[in-house]
Amino acid sequence: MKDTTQILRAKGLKVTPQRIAIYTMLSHTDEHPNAETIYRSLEPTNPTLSLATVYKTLDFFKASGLIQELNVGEASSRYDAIVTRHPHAVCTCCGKVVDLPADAFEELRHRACELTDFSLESEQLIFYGKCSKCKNQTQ
Amino acid sequence: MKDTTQILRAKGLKVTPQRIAIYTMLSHTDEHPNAETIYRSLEPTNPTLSLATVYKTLDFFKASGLIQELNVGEASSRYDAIVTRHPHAVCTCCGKVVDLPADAFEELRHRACELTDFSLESEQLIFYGKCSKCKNQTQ
DNA sequence: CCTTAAATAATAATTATTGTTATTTAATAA
DNA sequence: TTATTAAATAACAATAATTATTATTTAAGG
Repeated sequence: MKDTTQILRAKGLKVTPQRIAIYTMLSHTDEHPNAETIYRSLEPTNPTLSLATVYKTLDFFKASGLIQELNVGEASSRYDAIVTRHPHAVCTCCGKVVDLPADAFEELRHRACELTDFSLESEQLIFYGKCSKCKNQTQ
Repeated sequence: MKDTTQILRAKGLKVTPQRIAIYTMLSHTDEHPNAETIYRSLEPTNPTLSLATVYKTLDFFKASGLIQELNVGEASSRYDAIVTRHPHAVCTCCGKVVDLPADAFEELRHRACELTDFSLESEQLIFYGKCSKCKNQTQ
């Protein structure tokens, strides 16, 4: 895995401890955390970090294409350091969000293009259901 | 088109002028309005209507399966009286949201089922791009 | 009509997010 | 290495969408 400092610098972003902490954290989890969760997980080791900085930093990262924002219908946005377009599955029971392989839906985009007169740029594909754990617990 | 009163009654919902107004409005538009927009469009003819009632009514309708909530990444939710699962295209320029035919993505669901151990219940497929009007204006 | 449970209006409260500003700091040049 | 400066941060205020509260009103059934 490439060094966070290099990655930030490559995007022309000023390298700060806060940015390093946030990007490193995001790129090491598959939990798709929201701003609050990121903040709480970094607070212990970065006692002066403020939530507003987390929000602003995430905005910067998104604008630079370093991360993507995820809107799965919850009150707050989630974030993903994997920026290749890929679908997500959301557990309606425990809220877990998992990645689905991107290549599985390649031709879907072409289909969508045929169906509208839009010039499509991106998509958000979210599937809702019960994860294996919740599925078994309720039954 | 079936009478709104019948539709509400069939779902076991108490029939009130507010509910009639909101459902009738929603089922006659393809604009996918949010709560605020619904409220403002009904205010002139329903002067005592309150925004909180719009929100609560939309919740009731959603819970009864009369409408669906749409989350296209904006701050506020949009609503759609068409409850058959279908994808949407969102213009990143003017914010317009249009429906895509549902049947075009039938096998997509099967694909998604194969890819996870989730038991899938629904999905939200949103495509982002520029609508034909915006596409031509900027270029 | 009467009764009653449920819906509404008005408004307060909450929550996620964004704006403001004084202070600090990373990057660059001297 | 140090000085300069534009940008980032922390702290906190403000905003906007949504939800909660409560007194009042009303639809539905008897």
